[in-house]
Amino acid sequence: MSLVLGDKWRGRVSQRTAQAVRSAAAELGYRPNLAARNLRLGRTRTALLVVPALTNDYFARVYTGAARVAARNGFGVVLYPSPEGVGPAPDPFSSARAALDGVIASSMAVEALDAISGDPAAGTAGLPLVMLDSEPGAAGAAATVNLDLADGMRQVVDHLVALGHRRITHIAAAVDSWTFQVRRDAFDAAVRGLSGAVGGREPAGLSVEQGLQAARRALTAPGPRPTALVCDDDLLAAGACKAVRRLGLRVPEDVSVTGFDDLALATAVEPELTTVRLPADEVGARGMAALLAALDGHAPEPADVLPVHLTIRGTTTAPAEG
Amino acid sequence: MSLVLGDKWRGRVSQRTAQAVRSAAAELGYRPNLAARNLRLGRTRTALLVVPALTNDYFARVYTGAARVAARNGFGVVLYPSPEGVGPAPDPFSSARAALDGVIASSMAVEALDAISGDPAAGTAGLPLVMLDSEPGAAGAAATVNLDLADGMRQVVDHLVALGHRRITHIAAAVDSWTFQVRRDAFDAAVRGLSGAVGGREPAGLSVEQGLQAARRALTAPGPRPTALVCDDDLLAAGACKAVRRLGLRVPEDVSVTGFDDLALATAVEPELTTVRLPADEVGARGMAALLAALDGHAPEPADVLPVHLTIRGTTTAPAEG
DNA sequence: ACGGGTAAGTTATACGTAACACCATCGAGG
DNA sequence: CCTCGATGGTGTTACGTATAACTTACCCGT
Repeated sequence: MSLVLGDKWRGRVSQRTAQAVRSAAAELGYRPNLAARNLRLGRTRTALLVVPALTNDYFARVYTGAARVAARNGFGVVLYPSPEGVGPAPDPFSSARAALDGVIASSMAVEALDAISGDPAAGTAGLPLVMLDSEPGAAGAAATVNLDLADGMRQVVDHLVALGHRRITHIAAAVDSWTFQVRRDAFDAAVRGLSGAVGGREPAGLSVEQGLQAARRALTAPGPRPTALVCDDDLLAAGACKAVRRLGLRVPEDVSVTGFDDLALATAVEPELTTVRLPADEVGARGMAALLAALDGHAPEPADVLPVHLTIRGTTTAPAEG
Repeated sequence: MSLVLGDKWRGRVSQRTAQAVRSAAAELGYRPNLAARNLRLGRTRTALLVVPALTNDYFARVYTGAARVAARNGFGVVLYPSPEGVGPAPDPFSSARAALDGVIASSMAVEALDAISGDPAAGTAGLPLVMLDSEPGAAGAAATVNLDLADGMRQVVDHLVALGHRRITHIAAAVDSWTFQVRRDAFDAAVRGLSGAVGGREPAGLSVEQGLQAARRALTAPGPRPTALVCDDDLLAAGACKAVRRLGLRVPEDVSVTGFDDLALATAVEPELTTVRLPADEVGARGMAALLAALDGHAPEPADVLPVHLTIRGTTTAPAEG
């Protein structure tokens, strides 16, 4: 309607008419039909965010950041997958109810992304794609947004080494995602360069319970006990702390523990977790910004890397003598 | 297209033609245009979920449950508000990008709901509305889905009283939401009926830090010290545990602590929290089911109340003598 | 005074789908 | 043999918006 025109075409409609239309619209409770508008314009101002699970606070924060800048630009965000999992939806058109203008995907949900890319009903084919936490130069991605996890891991190891730790074990998430591969490589590199340092690794899932079990294995393995456990995320770290105590040891006096993420959990446990704070909402925000730029035709910088900071709290200290 | 017709009008199109259309569609990569379909049908198979913040695990789980049954029925779920907060969106049409078929709202986000109801651009006026965690019979709601929080609180107090506690303080969320009012009333009722029991109350926000401060106030107030702290959610409980220890006391030997929700956090802290498990995903799922029923014309049962269960873990024990 | 140019207003069309009405064909029964 | 019914296929229309194209009115300059 001319109301919309009135917003931009100041020269096409008189002030008086615009005012009249406005008041009439208000009176009748007129509301534009989104479906019709989308059909006419051929775009929906809606982006799809592909993440593994919102119940992981990290991804909830990614969503929050993405939704914030989306809203600021008149965009909406819908989520995939439905927590059903990745399987085909019962109704072939249900995978993404809204037509989409673009896609933002976390590398931790690549299976989901593959699923919807392969699903002709999902309608993501040929859409601008921004990858989060993903190898720069990923195929098909217009841009990537990353965290400098290698630097984060380096900060962690440097911190522990500076405290005097030498026997350090990496409680590694056994998840086939680039972000964890980076942690593994960075840990190895940091430990390799140090004289007298011993780095071990214990694979685990991504939960408190898995962290507990992996840490128990690491601490009860034959040979000298590690004095520090570097965990791939805060859930694992919380589990590791529990394992330490169940073995009758103390955190951090006997074993130091570090995490990644800085979830709410990190300050809820005691002692509070020393962890690498990941600006998750910033990842989401940058991802959405990059997508918007791509949609506007501006080429976004193809690879954005965000700095991370080690937050030193209560779970790290110098190792006991011996 | 006839493909779609073929799905339901078996008598209208021959097997041969249906097959031909199908293969042609597959070959050309045909995908129906959602916007056009929505326009034609006048519905979008999309529901709006109004919650305060996804970074609270409770609401992430509500979303998960709602999205699960939505997906199963070919529906989508979009979230409001954008984390901007509740203020008017820069673009008057951006509040909800998708046209909506219905709304599910948590009573903890009533301000947001008021905002979008009052916002003519949001387009929720006259839409079927399901309220979660809300007073049964709420105005304008086709149905409500609730947790039996009164019973949960009763279970908590009964558990503590059975252990021998008499001086029990309620660390209450000072949030103007029905769900917390219920907890307050139930706590008062449970304590009132007991001879010799003393119930106090200390208001707090909804964070670990606020729980810590409220618990510190409760424990350092003049008069006999409470032996148990009943917290309105797990974040407050985690904070309360920290307060107890900072005062040189032990959990649970000196002070027992309970929470509500059973977040991931509950089993990450030590000792693990005794808490009332709230089936958040079930709340979301029932809410969506009720909305779907309302959209189908079936009147859903107006008020659904889900049972809750006290999960006894490590933060409660009998009080020390004295 | 007349024409050209600009500002304002009006009309027409297309977007892609679903539903309905209409048409063609064929078989069976009167 | 003709008609009626059933079955399969085709054509048309409307959903509500945005915009281009067209029309009208007015002002000003020559």
